[in-house]
Amino acid sequence: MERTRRLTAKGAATRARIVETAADQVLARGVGGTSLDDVRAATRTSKSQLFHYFPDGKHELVRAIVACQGERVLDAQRPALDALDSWAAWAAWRDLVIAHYTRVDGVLGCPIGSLSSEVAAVDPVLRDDLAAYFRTWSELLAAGVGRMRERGLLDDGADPEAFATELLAAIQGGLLLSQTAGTLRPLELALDGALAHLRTHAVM
Amino acid sequence: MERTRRLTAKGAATRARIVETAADQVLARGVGGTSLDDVRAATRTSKSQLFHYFPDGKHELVRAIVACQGERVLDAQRPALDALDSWAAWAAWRDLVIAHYTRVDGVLGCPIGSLSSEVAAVDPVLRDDLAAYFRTWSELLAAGVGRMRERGLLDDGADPEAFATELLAAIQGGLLLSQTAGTLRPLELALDGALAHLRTHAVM
DNA sequence: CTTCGAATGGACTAGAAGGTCCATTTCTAG
DNA sequence: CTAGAAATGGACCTTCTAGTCCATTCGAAG
Repeated sequence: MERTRRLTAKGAATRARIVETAADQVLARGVGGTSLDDVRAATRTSKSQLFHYFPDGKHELVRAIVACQGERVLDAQRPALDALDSWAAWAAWRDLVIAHYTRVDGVLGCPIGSLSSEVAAVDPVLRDDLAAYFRTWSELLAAGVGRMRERGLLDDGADPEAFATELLAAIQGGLLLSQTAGTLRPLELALDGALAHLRTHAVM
Repeated sequence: MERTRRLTAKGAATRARIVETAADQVLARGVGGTSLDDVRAATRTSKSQLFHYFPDGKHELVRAIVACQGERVLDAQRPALDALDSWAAWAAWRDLVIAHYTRVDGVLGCPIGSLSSEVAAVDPVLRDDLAAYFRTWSELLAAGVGRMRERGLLDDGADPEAFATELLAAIQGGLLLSQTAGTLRPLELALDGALAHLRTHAVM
């Protein structure tokens, strides 16, 4: 199938505007709470444009949103996430994560975590897309743990894969509790707890 | 307002059947993925019955489902959760939690966790209901940590509230990752990680 | 300048979903 | 036994929503 339709600069800009605006709406109100008419209104586009850029309709748009949010989440941590090789770097990453979720006035969940829990049970394709982002994220954390071991800052008991999962789960679970409780405290407690656990493997 | 309508035994049974069946459907397909017609079909009831027992419509039904799932989740752990006063008890609780999510063939999220992430951002009333269940759950865990300290099994560095949040977040985050990945492994890693952290505060 | 495909506007459709209404049956209390 | 309330059945209405279609405008290349 002809996947790459020719897009002019204007067209690409419109497509990007749709995805990014829709991503924000979905983050705030969920996939089910966001209709194509909502997207159309917020992006000042017409119905035909939505289907022009996303021929498979809402499903394809949501898939693009997943990709957008996946990139956003990783990009937001990118500098710090790639350089986890000292305790100071872990502390910086921790602060970056907390700060990232503080910036918005209303407390909300993780862009891809919320998407995942709403969509994973229903749509296998999107579930796989989301699983891939989680895997990337987890691998970056595991690489950080691995670097700490290589440098002799962590003992051999610190399994990279296990700690990566523990840290990622702490963020996701912490954000879920934070979203429900209306305060960032749970996220802070959960993430700091997981990091404290990591620190118990520190080599003095 | 006349909140307590008189329900006959038959009526109460029908109402319970609706709530419990609908709770299962919502768990499998989400709130947005479950229509009143789906519920009607699965419970062999009529539209008028749904609105007879839940005058405020879907919103009221979902609220009843939240209560149902909240009870279910706590009940599933109840014996072990109330008796967290030894390391063996923690291990038993851990196994109970894992076993509880193993029983179903398809891997799914936490009944109230999934509900929360779908509904918390949109409906303040339901969000508060869910927050209350999380709080109860967290308090039971904190009480367990407290008992361990009283018995001299944990040192004073083990903050009950912080560990309760860390454990709960590990379960919620672990389940989210498990649901997405299609295996229980993330839940096991996250929960075991949090428990390992707790054990670093053990008094020998 | 013309031409053709991309970009856009917007009316329209089919169906799903929540919710209303009323008739009928069943149960319970006196 | 009977009156009134509860329980039930199901048609019907309204609104929302994904998706279709065609006409029009815009823009780049020859």
